[in-house]
Amino acid sequence: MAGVSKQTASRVVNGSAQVTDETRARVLQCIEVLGFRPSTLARQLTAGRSLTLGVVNNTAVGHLMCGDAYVGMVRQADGMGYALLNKEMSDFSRASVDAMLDQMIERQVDGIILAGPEIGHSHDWLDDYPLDTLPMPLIAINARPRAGVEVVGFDNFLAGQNATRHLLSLQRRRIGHLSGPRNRWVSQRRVEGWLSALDEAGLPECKAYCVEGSWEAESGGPGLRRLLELCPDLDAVFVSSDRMALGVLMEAQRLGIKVPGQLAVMGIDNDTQSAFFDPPLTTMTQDTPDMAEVALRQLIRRICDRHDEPYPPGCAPEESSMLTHRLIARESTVGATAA
Amino acid sequence: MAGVSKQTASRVVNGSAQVTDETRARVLQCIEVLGFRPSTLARQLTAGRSLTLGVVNNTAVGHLMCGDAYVGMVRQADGMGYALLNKEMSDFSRASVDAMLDQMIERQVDGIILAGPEIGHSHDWLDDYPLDTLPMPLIAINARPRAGVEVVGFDNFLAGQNATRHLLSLQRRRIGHLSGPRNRWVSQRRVEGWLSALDEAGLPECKAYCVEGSWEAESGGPGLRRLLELCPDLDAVFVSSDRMALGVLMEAQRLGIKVPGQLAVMGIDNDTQSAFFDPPLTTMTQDTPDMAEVALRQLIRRICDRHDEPYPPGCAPEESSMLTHRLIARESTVGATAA
DNA sequence: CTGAAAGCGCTTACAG
DNA sequence: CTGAAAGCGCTTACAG
Repeated sequence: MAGVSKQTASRVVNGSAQVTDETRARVLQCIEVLGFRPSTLARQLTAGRSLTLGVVNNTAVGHLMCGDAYVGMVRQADGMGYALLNKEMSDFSRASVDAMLDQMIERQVDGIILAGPEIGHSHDWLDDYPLDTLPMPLIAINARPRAGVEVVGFDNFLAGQNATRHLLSLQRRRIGHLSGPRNRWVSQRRVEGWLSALDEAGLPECKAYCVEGSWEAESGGPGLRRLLELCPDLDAVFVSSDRMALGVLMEAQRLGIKVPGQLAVMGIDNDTQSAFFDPPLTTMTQDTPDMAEVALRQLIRRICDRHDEPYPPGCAPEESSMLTHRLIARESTVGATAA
Repeated sequence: MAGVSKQTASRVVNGSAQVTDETRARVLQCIEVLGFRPSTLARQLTAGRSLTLGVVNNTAVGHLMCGDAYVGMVRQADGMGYALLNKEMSDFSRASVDAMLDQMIERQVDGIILAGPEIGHSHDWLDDYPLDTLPMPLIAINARPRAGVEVVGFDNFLAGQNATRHLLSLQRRRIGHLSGPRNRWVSQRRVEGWLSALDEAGLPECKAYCVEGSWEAESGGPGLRRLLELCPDLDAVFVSSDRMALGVLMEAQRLGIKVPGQLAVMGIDNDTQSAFFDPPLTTMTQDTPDMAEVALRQLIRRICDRHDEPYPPGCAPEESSMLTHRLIARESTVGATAA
């Protein structure tokens, strides 16, 4: 070492108190001159922690971990000194899952976030995989509840319920639902929420007015037509994504159906475009950046648990892992200016 | 070691030929039994390479590195054994840039992708930063050309030119342009391409019909109104994003302007929704997953260059770093069924 | 308050 | 074909 020793240098870098001011100054100067940067790699080796978190995505069109949500996660991780190792998977066969887990283990990831989304049987390996054998904790986002698996996510049942209640509060009584794909956990829960609100309101006859969509705009038009076949005087439709709601609005326009006059339409997602649909779309926002951050903090707490360490600042208290959508009422249901 | 030695084990793991079949078998068995996984960390330490690439995003609404593009990048990296370290930045002050670079150095990243987008002066630090001092190569995506900086990206000039040529080929003669924010390099190039196609066609009077938008749907309506003030009998508008084009279409409908009969409208981006606008939107697609992959391969080539290594399979020949948009003609300009 | 030793889990020469 | 040694750049006890 250029001046003193070596473990002294280490002490200075790590801000240990056991150093004379004079020595510290000398070392710091050398560090400055040499442009020295501690090697995270070596540090990780000795510490037995990689300061890296694995993020497993289920690659699908418009998946959740895009955009805002992902940015939130990166930010949160970055702020706590963690890097993220992304893995894109579309096939969740046992072999793929094992390969993924192998990679996570080899890279010595400190924890894993199964970001999802859960599609069909994609997450079923969680049922019989011995998660407790994994050298690191795992947290799933928006997944179906399973014994032994910690999940952070939105309460989609409540979302469906509240969306429907909103339509009910506007005196709608023939409320249909255009759902997302039925093999998606979130879709199912929203359907169940819608059904439960119908029960609450004593409108069991509406339960038949349910059509499955694809999440995408293209399924909106056909979806609305199918719903109208099921119930010609439908007066409201709760659509499970803003993109499909766009399709619904356009089809309504084509059919000469006034929104919200004859038909109230609402979506879920709060896409940036939704406020500029014609009419502006009532929707429910999921604060996905929030969710990503909550998931990350939860994971970090579990990591600390394993190492018997206290939670770092920012992860201080345990927080709820069940998040809530927020209603954004716009003209497609409340019809302020439009008719 | 459970059986033989240690560097022998290393040889087996790395598939060196210098081992008896018998010994190899024995070692492999032990590996199996113990569930042994080589530590990438330690390997990285000795190799002096982290097998990690830094990705710097300029955090902005709807930025390029979302969705498809990012998935393409992760896939490509994953396939070559590289992990990605993401960094989200919104402030590109000298201090932030230095902090980012410090982090990249400390994590011993093997190369950096400046994913952009370039907004205003965000990338100006490249002008005077001594890039050659960096211990790793850097590649910028869709950035303004700069001496000493390697860039991979789309030819937005050509995109503007070809979009305009498409409209010209449909006998449009009063072609306006709704651009993205002027402080964005891609916007500027598209404007220039549009201008150049107008020159080609001998329509200099159109050059005045240019309005600046925000990229978002909300600027489409006002944009169209401004353009109509500039040229009441406008017969075509080249819009620099599909989202703004949605705004334009809706405003046209509101104003009773027939698309494409009276006004041909085209966008850029090929958003999933665009095919379901009313009418379906002609647009230009950027194959961003492609771009991300090209950028990644380019970076890996540069890394190999520094280490005097041959390019790995898949990165074999040098490839062009200037990509081209592809026109997708739909009814908003060619008006197959609509009128 | 500071230094000499041993080790994190691998790998690369160098000897047998 | 296989093993003993030294080192990657740090850190954690243990001595002075």
